[in-house]
Formats: sequence, C-alpha cells, structure tokens
Amino acid sequence: MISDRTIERLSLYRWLLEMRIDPGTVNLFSHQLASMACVSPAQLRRDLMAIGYSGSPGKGYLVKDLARSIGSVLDGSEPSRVALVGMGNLGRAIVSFLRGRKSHLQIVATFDTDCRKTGRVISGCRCYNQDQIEEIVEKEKISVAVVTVPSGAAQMVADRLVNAGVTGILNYAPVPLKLPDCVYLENRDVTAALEKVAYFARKSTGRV
Amino acid sequence: MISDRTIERLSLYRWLLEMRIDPGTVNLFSHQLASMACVSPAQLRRDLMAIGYSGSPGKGYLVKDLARSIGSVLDGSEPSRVALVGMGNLGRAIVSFLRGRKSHLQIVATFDTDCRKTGRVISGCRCYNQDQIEEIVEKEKISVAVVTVPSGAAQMVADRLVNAGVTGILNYAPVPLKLPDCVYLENRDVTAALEKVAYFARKSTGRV
DNA sequence: CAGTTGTTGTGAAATAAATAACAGACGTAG
DNA sequence: CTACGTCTGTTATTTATTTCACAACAACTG
Repeated sequence: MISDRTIERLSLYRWLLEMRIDPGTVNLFSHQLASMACVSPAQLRRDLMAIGYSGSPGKGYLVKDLARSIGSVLDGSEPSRVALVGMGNLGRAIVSFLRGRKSHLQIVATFDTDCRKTGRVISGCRCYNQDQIEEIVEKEKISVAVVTVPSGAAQMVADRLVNAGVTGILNYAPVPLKLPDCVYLENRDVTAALEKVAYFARKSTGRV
Repeated sequence: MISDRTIERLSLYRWLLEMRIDPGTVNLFSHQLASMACVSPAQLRRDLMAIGYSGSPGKGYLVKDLARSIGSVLDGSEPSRVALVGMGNLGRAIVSFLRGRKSHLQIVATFDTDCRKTGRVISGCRCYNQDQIEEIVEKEKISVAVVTVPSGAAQMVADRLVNAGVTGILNYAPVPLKLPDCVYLENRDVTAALEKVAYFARKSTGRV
C-alpha cells in the first residue's frame, strides 16, 4: 500500500520529468530530481522504492523509463473518467485547465442547476442538469468527481455521486463530507488553506 | 509550536461552530464537534489542548467562547492583508469567494498582465498591473499572497512577492516554488490532487 | 448524600513519515 | 586491472502525529 503523500509526490516527479527536463537528457540522479521537487534525495529514492523502480548507481535513472513507470502506477490500465459538479468560476477554471492537457484523466461530463448553463457545452465539455447525475454517471462509467458547488449543496451532491457509483471525490466546498469509507475523499478548502498560510506568515515575521 | 495539521483542523472547527451550530446551542461535547468535523474526539481534544482551551467535564465546551478562542490563535491581533496574482477563472473564483465573507482575511489587491483587466475593479477588488507588485505590496502592507498564474510565470511572481515583503504564499500553479525558508508556502496543485483521488478511487473498487 | 453515568485533560503507547547511514554497485582515471 | 569517488537501495533511527487509556470531575438519580 502506497501512502497518500507518496502518491502526491510521484505525480509531481512525473510532471517534472515530462515538462521540466530538457528532452535530450537521458539520465538523471536522485539529487537532481529531488532538488527540482524540493524534497530530499532520500525521500525521492524511498518514493521510487515504493513503486519498485530501480535506477543504477553511477548512472541514476532513465528519464523516460521512470516517467513511464510512475505512469503505470498512477494511471492504471485505462483512463479515469471524471465528472465535475458546479460550473461556477472555480468549476470552469478546473475544467478548462484539465481540457488543455492530454492526460489519462478524462473530463466527460459537468453538471449545474442553472438552466442558463445546462444543455450547453462550456469550456469544451457538455453541461448537464444536476437531476441527471445518476443517469450520466452510470452511462459514462464515471468513477471520479470534482465538487465545486456551494457548501449548502455539497453533501447532497456527494451522496448522489456516490450512489451512482463514484469512488473518489475531490471536494472544494468548505464543508466536511460524510461518506462511506470505501469512497476516497480529498478536501481542498480555500479558506482553511488561506487561514493556515496567514497564520504561519505571521509567525515567520514575529508580528502578532 | 502548533502543527500544520492542527491549524487546518482548528480552522474547520471554527467554521463549524459559526456556521453549522444552531445559534441557541450553548454547550457542545467533544464527540459532537468531532463527528461534524469527521475526526476522532481524542484528536479534537488534543487540538484544543494545543491552543490552551479548556472545557469542563459533564458540560463540554461553550460554543461562542471556543470559537473566540480559536479566532484569537488563528487571526492574531490585526487582519491579514492579502493579494492575489493572476485573474483568470481561478483567480476570480477565489477573489469573489473571499469577498463574500466578512473575515480577518482582507483581499486588498489583485494583479494581472492582461491590459484588459488591469486598472479595473474585478470581483470587487482593484486589479493592478504585475509591474506594480513591489510598489503596491509595500504600500498596502500585504503579507500573504495567492498565486494563480500559469506555471511558467509562477516562480518569477513568487520571487517578486517575497522580495516585496510577503511571508506566506498559497500557490495554485502546478510547479514547485523555490523560496527562502522564512516564507511559508502551501501548494494546491489541482492535477496532483485529482491524480491522487483517481488513484485511490481505483484502489477502492478493485478495478485495475 | 452516595452511587452512577458520561465527560474532560493528558501521559503513555502505537502508528506513520521523514531522515540518516551505509553496504554494495557502477563508472572513470590512471 | 586496480583504486577511487559517487550513486543507489534499503535498513535503522529519529521525529511527528494519532490513538488509547484512565484519573479526576461535573451532573443527575433516587
């Protein structure tokens, strides 16, 4: 079982390998990649150990090979099908960001309650009415959902998604969701993050 | 020194106390608040221990008093002044979200490079040209910044912010920033979060 | 007023995560 | 071919975080 934190770092390593390494570079040492990712070389090696990847002493890692290895762990055998609920500014930002990159993460449907949005294609993706969540999730075999609705609606939306078969939720509503244990939940509360940053920012200046 | 995780949970506890407790409720037991926050009662009590707050056995905690106590730790004596750089969809979403709530976090300036945005008031906040970062950050005594620019520009923007005196950064660009240790940095990479959710979603169904 | 029930605060134990340390492997220089 | 310096994989150690367990205490009951 690979830990939460390790998975997140692996995703970063792959991004660096694909986007931030000069295409001519074949080999890379752990301390090089570690420094780019702002982690210790020991941690990088340990993370690679978790996915069973081996480099060789004196030569380091093969860039393309490593990226592929990380991919085989992160991506699985087939692309993950993703839905997003709540096409406000945040929802649109995430959809258009994800559409812009080829990836094993496929945004295949979005949902909203506002009839000015439903039935249209927004940011390159069809927007359905929220009533259709069950229908579309099942039909499109969606397993992952992003929730960007107001906090009052989040729990109900999440329940419906889970009911329809979603097993992973990325929640941007600032409310803790109660879901069965078999569903993986990641919360990204903007306010909490900012309050945390503000707190530690204050600490690091000595101001009260 | 209060830990990272604890600060984040404290922020959640306060939100629950202020937004999700019936105003008539005076007392609250640890297991009640813990269940709302989806943490164990022991963890809640330990978090409160960290801020030196005491309830009483048999009566639990005083809702208003506890909220105030958490606030005195999280907020400090004066409001934190916040800037946001990058008024794309994501930037606008965050600004309008934060403007909508009274808070000790004051968004006082935003920045962009697009001359169709600069000089105007967007989502209730003045948008300056990125050239003015140093000037405005100093003048407005800004200590915290949110970075929502494309990944190519993020490092440069962060450097300028730090130079101008910012000590805490919330980074939404999918790139690790290299900053001096005295600056607190929190990364919120959307892709990494989604890849993580997709990974664990797959694990919890047994599909490969 | 003694007994019972249910709660808090906190030391101790358990678990998780990051760091350090090092044996063995590889490449290179001479 | 040998000696040396550098790097990897992995174990051991340290550090951080969470959970457990329980004494002390408040409220209620009869």
